[in-house]
Amino acid sequence: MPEPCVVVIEDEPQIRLFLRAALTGQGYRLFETGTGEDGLVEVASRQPDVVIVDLGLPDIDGLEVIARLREWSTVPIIVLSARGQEQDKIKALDAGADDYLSKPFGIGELLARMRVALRHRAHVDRDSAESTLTVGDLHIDLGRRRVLIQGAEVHLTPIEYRLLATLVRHAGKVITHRRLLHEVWGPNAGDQSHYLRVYMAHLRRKLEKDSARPRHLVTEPGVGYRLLTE
Amino acid sequence: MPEPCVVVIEDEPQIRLFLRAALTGQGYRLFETGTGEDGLVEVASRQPDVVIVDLGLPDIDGLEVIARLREWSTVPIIVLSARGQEQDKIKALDAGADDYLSKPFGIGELLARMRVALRHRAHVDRDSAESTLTVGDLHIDLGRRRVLIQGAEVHLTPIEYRLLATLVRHAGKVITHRRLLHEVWGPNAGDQSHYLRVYMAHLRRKLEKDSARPRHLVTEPGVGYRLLTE
DNA sequence: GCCTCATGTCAAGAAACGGTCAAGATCGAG
DNA sequence: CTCGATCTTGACCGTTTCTTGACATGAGGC
Repeated sequence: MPEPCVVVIEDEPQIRLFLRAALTGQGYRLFETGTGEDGLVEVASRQPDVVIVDLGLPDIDGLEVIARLREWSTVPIIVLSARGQEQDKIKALDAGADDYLSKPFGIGELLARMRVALRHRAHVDRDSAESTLTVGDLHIDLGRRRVLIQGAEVHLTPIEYRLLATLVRHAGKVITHRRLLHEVWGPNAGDQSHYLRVYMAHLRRKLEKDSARPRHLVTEPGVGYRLLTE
Repeated sequence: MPEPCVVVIEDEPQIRLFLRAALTGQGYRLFETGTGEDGLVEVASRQPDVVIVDLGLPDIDGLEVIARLREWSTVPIIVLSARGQEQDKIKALDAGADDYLSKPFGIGELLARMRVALRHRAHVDRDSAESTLTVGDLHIDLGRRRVLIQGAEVHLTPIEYRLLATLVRHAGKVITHRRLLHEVWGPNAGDQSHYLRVYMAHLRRKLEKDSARPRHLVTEPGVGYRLLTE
């Protein structure tokens, strides 16, 4: 995940300063607003990975900010509040917040709870995201562990698949014999590059029309192999 | 969601009493254990909707309980702890916990945070898996815990059902032997892939017309099994 | 042309893997 | 306690997959 994005809705300048220092230091992309109304707009336009909101805002009640966010967004919401009463926490959490920290809080704890929130989001995303590659008539779906050639499923043995998957993960780039052996046969494979020749032959027989003139799995003599991406 | 199920891993009798009163009063189905090892087994067998774990257990460190749960389960974990140091919180959250309450805590807050956890789970479940799946003549209703083949109900034993349910939850994708064993037999199953063979045979006999040529439950040699969705 | 090195092809034995059956062991209900 | 259902475990067998060796091919240097 490149640079998770955070919207902070907080009016106290001191806390904003504090958050800005901590969060940018951790590599977060940070957007700040001082009012609830602005905050709602900011979340809508930035589509952040997590929202931090103070309950004591000058314009709208923090609880209402949460409720209005929840009408259309499932972004994780972490509440900061000067009030530590149990009733306040319950109301905020039931309004749709995911976590609640009473001031004063440690920055380490906030960061840890943000990591929890990001983990949740990542989890939801992972299932929907698919890592798949299509090159000409060859289609590889790493998520489902399937390989299609001209729409027909090809059965690969575990080693064949691991070899192909390694090439796919570095598609377009050369991978050395050494590296392939290491990733497919494990660290004790040494320099048995014989294995590679045998299995590249297997893959070509299954995936290439003319295995003497490979269009996908090409040899880089003396170096390694490469999966062409065009 | 009918009667959410909670596993409590806690050794202090006083707190157990407290939790029991509060949670059963709210309509939770409650299972308690006093040690980490028992807790892991209990979570595996009960498949709860949320887990509450105390960090100060007599046998294993609470952090390790969390880490070992996270090897195979994504169930929400709420940590209770007598220690309120920031470092403790950070470690537990980074180990995979979803929330952290320092004792003494209010029961209302705990209940609110449990509602948050259940909300998350409902969300993830809804996204990743329909509660009912129909493929050809096979119909599976996870909500009602019923399996129909050509409209006729099939009786499955608990393990058979859990195995099928795990495959359904990841329908279309390959699930490794290791993962299936973890999710069905619990964390101590090791690599007894023998179990899998026996039970896949049972399922096929009940669900496939020709168990030698399965149309739903297919083997991915050397890797795992897959429930076909087409 | 001929030699050599890196690579590709083929096939056979060995090893691992998965499917099946059935005999104990265990558990829970009556 | 007894019975039946369910789970665990062991043995067996056929098949797939991996490893290994022998040999073929082909490009580049002499």
